[in-house]
Amino acid sequence: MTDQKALAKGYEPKNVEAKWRKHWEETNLFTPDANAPGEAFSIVIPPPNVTGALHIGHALNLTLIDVLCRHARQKGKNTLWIPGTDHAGIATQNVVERALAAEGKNRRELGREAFVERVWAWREDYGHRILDQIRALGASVDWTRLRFTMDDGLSAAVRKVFVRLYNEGLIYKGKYIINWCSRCHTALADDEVEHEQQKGRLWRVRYHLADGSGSIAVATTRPETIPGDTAVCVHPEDARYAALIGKSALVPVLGRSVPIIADAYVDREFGTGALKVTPCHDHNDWALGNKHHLEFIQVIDENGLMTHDAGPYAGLSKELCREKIVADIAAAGDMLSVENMEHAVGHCYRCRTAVEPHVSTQWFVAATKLAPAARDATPALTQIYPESWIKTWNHWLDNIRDWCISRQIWWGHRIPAWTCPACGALTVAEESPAACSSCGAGGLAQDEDVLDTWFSSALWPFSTMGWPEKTTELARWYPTSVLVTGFDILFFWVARMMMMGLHFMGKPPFRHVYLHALVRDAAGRKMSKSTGNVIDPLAMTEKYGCDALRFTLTAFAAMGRDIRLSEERIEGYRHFVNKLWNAARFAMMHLAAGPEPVNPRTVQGLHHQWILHRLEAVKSGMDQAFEEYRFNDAAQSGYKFLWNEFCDWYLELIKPDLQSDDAPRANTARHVLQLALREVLVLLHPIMPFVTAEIWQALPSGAADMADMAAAELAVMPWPPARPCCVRETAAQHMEMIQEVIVAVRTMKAELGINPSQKVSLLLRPAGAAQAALLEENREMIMTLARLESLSADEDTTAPKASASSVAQGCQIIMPIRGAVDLASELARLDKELAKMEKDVAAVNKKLCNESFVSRAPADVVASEQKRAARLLDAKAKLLALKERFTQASADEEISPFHV
RNA sequence: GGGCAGUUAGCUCAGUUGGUAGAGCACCGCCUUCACACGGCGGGGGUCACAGGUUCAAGUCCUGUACUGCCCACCA
Repeated sequence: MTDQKALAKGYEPKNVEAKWRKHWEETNLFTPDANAPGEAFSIVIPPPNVTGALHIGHALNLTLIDVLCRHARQKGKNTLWIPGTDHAGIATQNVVERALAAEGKNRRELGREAFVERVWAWREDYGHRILDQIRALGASVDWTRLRFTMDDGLSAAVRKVFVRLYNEGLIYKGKYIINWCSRCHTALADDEVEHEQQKGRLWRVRYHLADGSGSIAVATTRPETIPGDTAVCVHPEDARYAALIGKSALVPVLGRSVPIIADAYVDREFGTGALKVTPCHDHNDWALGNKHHLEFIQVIDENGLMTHDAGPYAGLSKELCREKIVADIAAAGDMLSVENMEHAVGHCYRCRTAVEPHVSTQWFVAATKLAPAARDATPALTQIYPESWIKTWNHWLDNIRDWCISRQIWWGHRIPAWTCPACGALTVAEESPAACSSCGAGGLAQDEDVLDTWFSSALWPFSTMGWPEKTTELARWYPTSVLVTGFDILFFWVARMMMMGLHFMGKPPFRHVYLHALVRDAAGRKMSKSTGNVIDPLAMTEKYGCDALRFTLTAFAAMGRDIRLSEERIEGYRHFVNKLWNAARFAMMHLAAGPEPVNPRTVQGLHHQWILHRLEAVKSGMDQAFEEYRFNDAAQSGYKFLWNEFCDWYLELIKPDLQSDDAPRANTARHVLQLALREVLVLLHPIMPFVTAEIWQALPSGAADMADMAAAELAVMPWPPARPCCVRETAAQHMEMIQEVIVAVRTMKAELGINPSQKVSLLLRPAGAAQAALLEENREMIMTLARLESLSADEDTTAPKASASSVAQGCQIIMPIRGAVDLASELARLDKELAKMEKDVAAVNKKLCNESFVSRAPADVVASEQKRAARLLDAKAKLLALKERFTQASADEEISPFHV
């Protein structure tokens, strides 16, 4: 650490950030000791794709988690944040396959083993990118506990879970209809299919009855599946077709005879009310086929080509088959109509290829059996924020279907199941078995498939902590405190972690789930490379500093709302970072020698009492906001305090103190300045770790009572304890009075075109002795901030005729204007002021004249309204009196202009 | 078809328990005041989407409508 004590004029984030990143990691500052005291606080990172690059969504996620972790440390919690990456099966395999394609190769040529090696090599080369980007954001993760979903330990956990679930009958293998991506050449889970409305056509086709007695019209959007038809289905109560039920129809072109069946599933309103049933190529037809014991004929293979069973169309692509069969049917005179229509088509979430329903043998997790426990755990054991997601959560769990977990790709955890070449029996085991568990034969062949990437992610909260070993991490930090992630992976990930965590650990994996928004562009569109509207977090960090980016994301993270981000926002908050920097710079000019301690309890001076009072409010407000995931509230109150109170008022107010020859007076100011600055740095540190750490380090060591604060570095400083003795409502009210007077003078000057730096005389006519004393005690503050030449506060003051005037809390504010000002503009100003009061008075009176308000509203509300009415009326009367006097003066034209 | 959000100042958004509508940016005016022009001071600007209802009192609670966005869903 450098030991420079002077701060540069403008904040230069680049070097500062690099320095602190390095320091935090080298000193293992965020590696917790399991034996350390304090409540456990833990978070597991939502592991980014190992081949991925950091996008703004990660930046938001990591920032919010970091805010929580840093705040938890401040609150004395034993805090663990586990970082790591996901092997991201299909996505990563696709990336490497693309690289191979660029070399003119494909994975089949390479062979499985070489291909997998190639992916590992790819990970070696590029896997650190995403980790460096996590570092760049200042994420306070424990790098000593870095994990990867395909680490040995995590892989062992995957096998253990698989075997146990299999033995419990919760994993099974079977032939079912699944979603098939012919480009990725693998099965997909239901939720890996994204449905999109697409233009298509609806063909009405005549199916002749087998007995030649007539025909039935059938509607379809997929004529290429006609060769796979094994029934025609109508609604049992559909009068049009009642006579046909039980008869047979002939499949067009092929002439195969299929039964006409009835099922209430059919929508009589749609199409012709008669549905062709193709059990192998449609999820619903699959269900119908099973229910009615229909024949299953597969006519499209896994490459999208027509099978042998497609008769004349065998060998054609499904697209070509569609063209031909439509033409053939038309030629036969059986095409009744064609119309355009929109319908939903499923697409692969990884490559956007249209997904084909496909019958094949796959592995499944019996999610239907695991889901109820996950449902019951919320909100009893795990609370979801924002709460509105609970309905969606429940609905999904209530309607869950078994989870297809086998993928026909090579990158991932290979399924720990072996088939016996001799007897065909299946052996499922954690380690490669030497012999068949059934007949004892050797030479077992392992299943070719790998597991869905989300299978290993589902174990993440406990596999990263060393499960199935009984580790200290698990004992100390499981369950995790909160899961912070985007709602887009609520089902993919959160729900499955919940099911696995409950099943294997007996406890839900997290106490809270905080779902944050999606980051969109300024126009509300999803950011994507193809739209070209991405905001690159690293470029933003580079340009405006990481703290500016982090503050922006935090300030916009209102619960349950998407974030519309634009570069201007980040630029705007860079100003805030710079403001803090400069406030500190100012403070440093006066703190070179540490001030002598002053007891905050007995500190004199309204401005000191006031800032300490405000500090208490902000401290507790931010603390609570952090605890309740109201990130935007925390950021906003920190922002307002620092800029609008600390900088705009307090720093200005203590300038005379700091320059005073009165040593104790100057010392008090320096002490309170240092105290407030130090505390505000702590408060803002979770959001802006770099700039605050840098300033903290540059500050001279504190006075005796702050020795503990000054000693350590900011990242491990505790959250400042509440200081109840500094809560002073009266001081706050008094300060408000002083501020009102100052603002009134500034406004008068501005509106009358008087240069703000021009010193004027001011006469105050206080509303009473107490007010007079208050103003007198604080005359220097008013003189300085209102830029006055002279000030008198006298209850018996009479206003000179040529005066601008105003009223604050019953105190008349009179500013002789000495003819230098256009009298008409002061009149106009007064009238505007009076009109505003008039409006307020009318509103309050309306309320107070309302009989039922007075009788029914709580007494304190009525009282405060009455007080307000009295205050307004008083102010209005006083202002009117001043105006009256002023009007006379204008009429007299007796004002002798005189100048300063 | 079902569900969930949203609709507040020109723009982007706050507005915890109902009790005098706020911020940032943008805009207008003034100011090179010894931390900051990435600044200071002051100012203009809103019938809180619409229609009902509850209440002494509604941006806030309830019902309905419209529009926008998202999620789920088996109209082939």
